[in-house]
Order: sequence, then structure tokens, then C-alpha cells
Amino acid sequence: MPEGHVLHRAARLQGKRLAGRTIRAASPQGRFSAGAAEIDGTTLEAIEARGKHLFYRFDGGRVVHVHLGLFGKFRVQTPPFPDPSPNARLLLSTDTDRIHLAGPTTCALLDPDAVDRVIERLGPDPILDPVDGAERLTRSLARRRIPIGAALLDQKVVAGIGNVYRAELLFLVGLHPFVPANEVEPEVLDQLWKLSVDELRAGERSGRIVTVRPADVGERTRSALGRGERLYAYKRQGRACRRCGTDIVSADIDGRNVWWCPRCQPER
DNA sequence: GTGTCATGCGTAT
DNA sequence: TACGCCTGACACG
Repeated sequence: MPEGHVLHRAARLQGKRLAGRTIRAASPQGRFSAGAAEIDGTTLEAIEARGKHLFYRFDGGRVVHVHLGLFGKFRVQTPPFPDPSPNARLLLSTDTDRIHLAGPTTCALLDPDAVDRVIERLGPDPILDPVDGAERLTRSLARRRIPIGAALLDQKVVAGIGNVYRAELLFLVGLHPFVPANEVEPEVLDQLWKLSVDELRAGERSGRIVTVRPADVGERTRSALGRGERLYAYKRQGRACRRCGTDIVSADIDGRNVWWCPRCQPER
């Protein structure tokens, strides 16, 4: 489930286990063999996330850049370690912990300048930039007529939001996905930013995306909700809105589906 | 078993 | 706008 909260959570949990340790690195699948050989036996200084990107900083300035794409997954393993699956792109291990990475769209060794170039392409990250993000968001959307639903997936605009958070944040703020970005009032963008901060933080803490409010699900607590009860709009086309009962609808924006409630998120 | 789709993104056309 | 990349879950026969 790789939206931004997943990468921040990975940085935190993996860092707790591996930061400061001497690391054995390998690439059973083979596509990162050269990179793994370079960092093998060196010390992992820190793991940092920004948007959907993850950076492993090793001593000597070497950085492994990981982007999970649509399919990438981490597994955190403890002894006895299972046989590494042959599609493991990268294994980072100590005697007590192992990170297993499979299916990433990017796993590459970068020098610090290249890392900066990746970061420069990214907009504010709700988890890292809670304070000034709203202002940066408002500035970057001021002259853009693309739908707000398209803007939220553009990582230059906001770093870390994916298709689930897009649908859910638009619902929570009551915005129709096709409203032109430059027509969204600054107060609404401000509220949208605050919601992004709250929701991504909650996702980082819990490891799952739960946006529904207790009042809309019979006052049950977040942890008591099963799959299919945690979201308002994402993938719920044809089902009743949890707030007003209207059927959720969907459409395509730039090749990605977006879902919304036509009543709670009216077209203007 | 096969086919489809997916929480993403870069590049080519 | 289309395609390629990377994997896993699920629907269907």
C-alpha cells in the first residue's frame, strides 16, 4: 500500500532496527547486485522518507534510493530468516533483523547530489512540512487550471498523496475532483492541507488508511472496523455514501480512477 | 491455470 | 495519450 505514510512508517520502523548497524547487503534477484556489493559491510547511518521516496544513507555518502511504485513491498524479518525469495531485489541484514525488498520501481545507488535532485522535484510533504505546506500548496496551484483531483496526485504539488488519500481527502473537504485547482478557495486549500497532515500522520502510526469518522460508522472505533469499512469514497462506486446515502460515483482522471459522492462533493 | 487489475511513475509518441 | 516496468490478489473458468 505504498502511499507516503507507508514510506515514513518504513523509515521509522526499519531505522529503529538497522540504523547505526553494520549491514550485509545482497540482491538475490540480481538487478541490484552491484549496488548491494558497494554497501555490503558498511554502516547504515539513517533512513529518511520524503513523499513516496525512501533514502538509506550509508557511511561514506552512499545513498540507496528506493521507490516502491505500484507493487513494491517491504518485509521486516527476524531470525530464523526464511530463505530469501528469488525476487528479492534487496536484502539488508544484521544478525538480528532483515529487510526484504521486492518489486520496487526504483532501487538505485545515488550520490548526494542526485539525492538532492530527486528531492527538488517534490512538493511539500504533509508529514515533514506541516507548517508551511498550505502556503506552498496555495502558491503552486494559483495559476493551474487542472482539476484539483489531478493536482493532488502530482508529486510536485504535494509529495506523498496517492489514489486512496486523494479520494478520501477530497471527500473530507467536500471538493468535487473536477473543480479547477485555481478556483479552490485558499481557506479550503488550507483545510485540505490540515486534513492531509492529520490523515497521513494517522496512517503512518497505524499502518493503514482509515478516514471514516466514528459518527458515520455507528460510533465504532477505528480499530474495530473491518476491511471495506474504513473509507468514504475510494473504490466504493455504486455504494451508498456513509454520510448521505447517495451512490458514490467514479470517473477517470489521467488514467487513474477517482471516486466521490455527488451530494457531499457538489460540482460548482 | 489464465486474465485482469492495482495504493506509481518515467519515457516515448 | 500509450506503453513499459515490477508483483500479488482476486475473479473466473
